[in-house]
Amino acid sequence: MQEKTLNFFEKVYEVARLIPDGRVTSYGAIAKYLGAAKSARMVGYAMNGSGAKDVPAHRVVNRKGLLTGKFHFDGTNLMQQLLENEGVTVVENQIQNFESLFWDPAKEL
DNA sequence: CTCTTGACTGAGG
DNA sequence: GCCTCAGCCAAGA
Repeated sequence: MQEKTLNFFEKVYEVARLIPDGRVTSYGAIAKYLGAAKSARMVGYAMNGSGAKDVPAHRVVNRKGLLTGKFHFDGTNLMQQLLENEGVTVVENQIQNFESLFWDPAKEL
């Protein structure tokens, strides 16, 4: 198992793909699971390349359940549409019932 | 090498 | 609950 092969970014993509449908998580949760709780920003930064990956970045939001990165998809309500398509209710870029839909990799995995 | 810019978070007021 | 500040780390200029 090549540790170096899997960069921090790659690990972020891996965890993001493990997010179940209709569930969401936060950047900090992923970062913490990777052992870099202080690098939550890097998780979001890593998502910059998520467009070229099969990573469901729309399931990753900030700790408030707010769709901070919705503008990075295409600048429209695409991110919200994707979440609603999975059964997640989103209002004003904010996930409803966020605590119930929250999926913590450190606990679920 | 230095400075700026972030899809963030926690603490303090 | 909202606003502001500081810490965090990586990439680009």
